[in-house]
Amino acid sequence: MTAHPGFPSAPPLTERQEARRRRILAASAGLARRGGFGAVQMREVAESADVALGTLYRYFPSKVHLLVATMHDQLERLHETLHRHPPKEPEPAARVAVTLMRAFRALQREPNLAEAMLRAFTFADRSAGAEVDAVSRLTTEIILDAVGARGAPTPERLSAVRVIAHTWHSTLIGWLSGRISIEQAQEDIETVCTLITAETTSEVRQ
Amino acid sequence: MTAHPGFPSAPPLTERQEARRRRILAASAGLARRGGFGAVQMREVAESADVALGTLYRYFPSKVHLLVATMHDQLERLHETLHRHPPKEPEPAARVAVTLMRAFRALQREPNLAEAMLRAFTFADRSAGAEVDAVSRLTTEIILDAVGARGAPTPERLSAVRVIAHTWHSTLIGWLSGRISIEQAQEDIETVCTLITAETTSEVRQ
DNA sequence: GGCATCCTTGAAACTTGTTCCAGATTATCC
DNA sequence: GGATAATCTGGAACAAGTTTCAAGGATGCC
Repeated sequence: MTAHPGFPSAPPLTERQEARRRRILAASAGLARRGGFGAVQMREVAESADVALGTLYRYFPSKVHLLVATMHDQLERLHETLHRHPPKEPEPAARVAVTLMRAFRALQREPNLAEAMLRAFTFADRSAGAEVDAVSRLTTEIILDAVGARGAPTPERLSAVRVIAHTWHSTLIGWLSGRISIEQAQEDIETVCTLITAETTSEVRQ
Repeated sequence: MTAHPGFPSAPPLTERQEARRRRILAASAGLARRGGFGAVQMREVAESADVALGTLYRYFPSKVHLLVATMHDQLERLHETLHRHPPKEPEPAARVAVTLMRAFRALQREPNLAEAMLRAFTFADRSAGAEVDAVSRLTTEIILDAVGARGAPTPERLSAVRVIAHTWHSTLIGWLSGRISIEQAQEDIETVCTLITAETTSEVRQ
């Protein structure tokens, strides 16, 4: 119905609106850093961003939308950092594993923020589909950058990348909720990254 | 603090309490089948199970606890069914893939129930750790049964099984929220199942 | 049976996400 | 610069998860 500002295909967004959106995302990330998912309370976000509650909801129609957008924002920063310092391992699988572990460590430094973003991401339903897709695409892109292949990836490779992304999210969640150790997480990420080398899907089919 | 009835290490549970617990789980599954996560409202569960709200909370300290317990309950049924009709493929990886796709189809028949259980499972935080662990163990057991190896599994194999479980959950969620197609889900599950055959983790390490 | 303890009930209260609205502010177009 | 539409504000209201509590029931122990 409403053309919420804040995502593709929306009308241009004036400067003040752009600034508001920034303030909101900053407030969201700030509160998340302090106390995780639970601490990101919509009233607090609004107050902290110096915006009325109704306005907050016009920009981000739910808490999940807000946190997924926050995740997208943070991932973009990560993506840039990775561009500036790409992994140097010779094997593609190793580059992916190293990239993901580097991201993992970055999130370890702000576990509350990570928890808030990931809980929202995995909890999101259809209504946040567009935002979730944007995050998925960005994640895929980051992994494909690490693989470093030249042309368009094969369907097998895309499937492998999806599985890797799933695993990354799951291990992160598992670690954040204390269910698996960092060693286990690292092991699982390395395990799943071998799919990049292998990619022998078809023999199992049917 | 309180020894909530309903999970291991709790005092025996009288017959009427056992019956209450059953009624609650049945009410939860019933409401979930109708309308998914959102339709499982605690007041409705209580009324439908003919139990006071306070009692419901004594048995299951939150909606997430309740739905994860419901998931455990349903998985136990699946496990039994699989025991009665085990997969017959010659390759272990194929047996795992077939088992998971069979489970997938079972859940397809009750997408709302699946959505409710899985959203709760992935949304769960530390406080529901015990319940989540129970579900994870059961899932691992189901996959290991499908692999069908005799002795204790190697750490590599356990890691592969964890990754497979992660992928299964993620694809399920992705399918439920319309983000990936059934074909994609099947493809990803087959992709990840090749890890059972491969298991060449170590070369990527560091 | 009587007593102590724990469990269940019913109902109200509290919390936080979400919606709604009337009036003030800002942006756009002439 | 003024008319018009879109946006923003402050605040009330609603919804559903969760907590709390007093009073009534069940259980187990003597």
